[in-house]
Amino acid sequence: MSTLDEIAKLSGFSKATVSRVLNQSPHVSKETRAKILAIMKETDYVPNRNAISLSKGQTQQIGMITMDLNELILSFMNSFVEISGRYGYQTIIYTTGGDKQKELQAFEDLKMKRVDALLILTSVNAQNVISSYCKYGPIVSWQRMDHPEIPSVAMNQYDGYALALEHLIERGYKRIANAFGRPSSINTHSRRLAYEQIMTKYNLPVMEKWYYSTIYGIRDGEQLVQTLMGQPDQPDAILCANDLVAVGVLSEARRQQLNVPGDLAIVGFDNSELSQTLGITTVRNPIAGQAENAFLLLAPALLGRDMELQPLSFQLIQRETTSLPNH
Amino acid sequence: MSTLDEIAKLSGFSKATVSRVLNQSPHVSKETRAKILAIMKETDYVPNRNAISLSKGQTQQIGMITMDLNELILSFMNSFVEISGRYGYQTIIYTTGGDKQKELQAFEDLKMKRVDALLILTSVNAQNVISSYCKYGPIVSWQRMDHPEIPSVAMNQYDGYALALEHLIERGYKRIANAFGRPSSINTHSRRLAYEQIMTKYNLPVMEKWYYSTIYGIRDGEQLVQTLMGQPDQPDAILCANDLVAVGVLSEARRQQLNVPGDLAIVGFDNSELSQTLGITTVRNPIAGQAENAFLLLAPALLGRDMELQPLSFQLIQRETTSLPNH
DNA sequence: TTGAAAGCGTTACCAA
DNA sequence: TTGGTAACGCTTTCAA
Repeated sequence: MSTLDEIAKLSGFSKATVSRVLNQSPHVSKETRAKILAIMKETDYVPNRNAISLSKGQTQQIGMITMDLNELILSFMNSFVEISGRYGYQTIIYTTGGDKQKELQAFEDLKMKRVDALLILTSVNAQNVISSYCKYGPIVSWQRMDHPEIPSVAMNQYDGYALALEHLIERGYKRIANAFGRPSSINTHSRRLAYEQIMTKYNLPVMEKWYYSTIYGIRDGEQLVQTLMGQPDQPDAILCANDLVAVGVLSEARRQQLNVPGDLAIVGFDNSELSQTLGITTVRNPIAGQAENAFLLLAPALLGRDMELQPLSFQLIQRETTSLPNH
Repeated sequence: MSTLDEIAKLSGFSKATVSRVLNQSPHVSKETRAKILAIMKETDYVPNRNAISLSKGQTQQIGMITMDLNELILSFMNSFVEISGRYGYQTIIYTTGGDKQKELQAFEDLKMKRVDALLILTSVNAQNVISSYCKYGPIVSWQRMDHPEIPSVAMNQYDGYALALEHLIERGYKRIANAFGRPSSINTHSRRLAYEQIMTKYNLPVMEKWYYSTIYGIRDGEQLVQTLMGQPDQPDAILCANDLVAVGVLSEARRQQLNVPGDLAIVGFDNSELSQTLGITTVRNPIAGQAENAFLLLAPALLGRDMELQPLSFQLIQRETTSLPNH
């Protein structure tokens, strides 16, 4: 394991010059550079990252915090990793499993300078706890945060939900049920608002009895259909919190001999791979764009230059679980 | 940002003593320790990881290398992260997307001492390239490697496949088709061997025409059923490369009005969540155990002490896609 | 139990 | 264009 010091001695130049070669400084003569580079090759020299990090005061690492890893989070991460890499940053994942203490570890790592910045995908600690770490480095969030120092790249779910509703209404569905996720979340609130406003706009009844919440996965979707079947009055469309729920709704609807999309239309959310495989109409959530924006928000603090965020929007992906217009 | 040096000055003790407090050395008097600890609290002191890493020559970070992230890999990683954490190691993921150069970055990071050890989940570089990095730190692999210096925690697929075959045969299925994955892989080879030996053992015909390979996902599974339906002679069971394939086979079989498990039995592999949801008989692959063993193999080099590996075995999970004995 | 001082391997400032 | 040298913040002998 050769060090910079050894290279300096072997080449006859100073450590400073060797360092310049390493950092592609223009103030090194061609011959000197060539000579030093040659010796580096020979001795199989590689700079020690820890020394660099200590000296520079930064590690070129960004931490990503999440409770768990699912398809959605993964695609966000993948995009984020990609763009970070382009700017010389590595990423490290903190999976917290929803444990506050474990999550705090990530923030402590920011303080300890193990990472230069933090990306919050999902977090469980109180906002004021988290924001007390802002002084140690830039933090950006996917999940919406109510703190001015922590910008969020979350999209307003209102728009996506409205898109889905208009799609259904246009196709003649009037009795639309909602499968919401976390009842207290801002997303659910936005979606609910969209439902109420859009339905009103088209003079359709706002059916509060068809607000279901805490519907998260396949099982919940299946159960929802069973619940609905047991009732006298039935919806002709179900708008789901995510694609997984839609998968559950679809499979249970088929089991119950319902004709999809004739008797029942189903719309998912996120445009996951599964929705594509099973032909479920869904709303495309521009995850990759949000991930890129997340990095761009970090850029001023990390790279010292502002970068313009790209505008993003939802998009409706029509598949087989909703009919043609005016069915 | 206070430093160890400042704590030393404020407390009136030397840096060495402060360092001892940090590292819970027994050679510090109670009062001294208390005094120093108090000052650390006051000044909101946190040690700088880079300085520690540089000084100690190790980072307490382990890199995990993979081409992509799927459910199986994730559960392996989750377990690995968990056990590593217990011993004070953090993990960092290198997603290579199958790019050799990107993968090499991870190995370079071992050389640069950004990580203390490496876990290979899947890799694309040549074995001799990889093994040239062994001298820079311990490397362990999930994927089977043909290099003595890189131990692998992969299990012999022969045993799992044999388990599935005996299960089918015991239930009266005799015409068993195989949906293999990568034709050249060691796993496929082991599975094929199991098929030939077990079938022979029970005096059943080894049907080479029912060897299908490059069957990886849902789509492939669906297509396989279509292919089989178009042929005069049909199997009464399909043993799948993984659960995803089994999902495809199951859904297409239903679409074709086949009675599962009456007309056709289906067995998956890995015991993924989806197989549970859809009630597919499968072989449980002890992923968590393999992940733990992976860390335990690293332990001698990292912790300086040998740890005993735990013995692992496959297990058959009977669900609704195979019938009761002697159907 | 404590301290002094020499590392660890770079970077970066100031001179030359 | 180059060199000398003080950081960077901690650990680890060796003495006391």
